[in-house]
Amino acid sequence: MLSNILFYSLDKAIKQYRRFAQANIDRAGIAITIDQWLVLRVILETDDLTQTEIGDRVFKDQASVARIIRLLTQRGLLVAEALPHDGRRTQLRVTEEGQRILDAVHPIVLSNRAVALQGLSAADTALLQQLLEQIYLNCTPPS
Amino acid sequence: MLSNILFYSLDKAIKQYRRFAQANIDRAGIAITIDQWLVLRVILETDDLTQTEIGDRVFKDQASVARIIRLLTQRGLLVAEALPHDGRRTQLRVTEEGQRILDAVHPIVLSNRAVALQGLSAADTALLQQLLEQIYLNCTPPS
DNA sequence: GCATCCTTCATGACATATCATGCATCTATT
DNA sequence: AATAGATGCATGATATGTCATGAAGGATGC
Repeated sequence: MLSNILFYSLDKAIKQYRRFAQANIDRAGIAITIDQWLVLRVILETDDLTQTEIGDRVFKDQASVARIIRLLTQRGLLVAEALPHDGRRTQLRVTEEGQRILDAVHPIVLSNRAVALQGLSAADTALLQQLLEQIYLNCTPPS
Repeated sequence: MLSNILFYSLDKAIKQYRRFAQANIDRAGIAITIDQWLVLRVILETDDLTQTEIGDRVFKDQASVARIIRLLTQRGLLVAEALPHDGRRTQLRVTEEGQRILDAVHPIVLSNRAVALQGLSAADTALLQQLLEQIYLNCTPPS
């Protein structure tokens, strides 16, 4: 039975959480995807990252980050300015509109997490996180 | 910090597991994706399901299942025959080639799971699964 | 028998995931 | 300074996720 396989439960839980979280953002009338929000948030925190570095933080590859940045820029939530000292890179900056969206999404995200974790104690979530980290390490080839 | 957020760890663990599992299938020279394998496996077990029912079992929506079935059919791993009593549906059947691929992937999947779960006790995985199920339920609107 | 509604499936549109590749630029070496 | 290798970014190809819609067949009520 598939339902007895741990990785099926993992996939199921994260997919349902994503649907739930996205639905709540949509319902609030905010036009942004979870993934775009995540990238925008990282850029706000640290604005001198390369696409690869951003990808490492949000666990996406560079190609995905590039496309998300292009969409965020097209939507005016992000601006890219040329960097004088390195012609390959650009300086990313969250616009006021981007900031407004981040502010609007924040309470929704907090609420999403709280609802999703109802009935789980602090010890539960700590253990869960530790086990997930172990699985991650087990699946990561030694570099 | 993103790394302290449970759902980030969840996303990270499942993505890394999928990359790890797909890489091992690729390395064995088997041309199938994890998702295609999953759908093919469900059809082998129960061959009279609608696309929606298959989607429920593998946690995908009907549109994704339709595309995966089309690809599996194009690759000759699946055949679809018209059903006499219901003109909307087709009878799906795994071909010999499809069966051969399922057989070849099976030991790899078992090995993937074993490696990914190294260091986790049976009690750990049972608890993990229970907590994941709770999260799923928390994110599922009452129907 | 017929209209209406439901189900099954296909597909278009858009976003993301992954891999590969191409191009420009930077850095290190000589 | 010239070149080789590394880095940053864009993009094409293919697969999947999600939503919406359309076409066709089936079921029900009248």
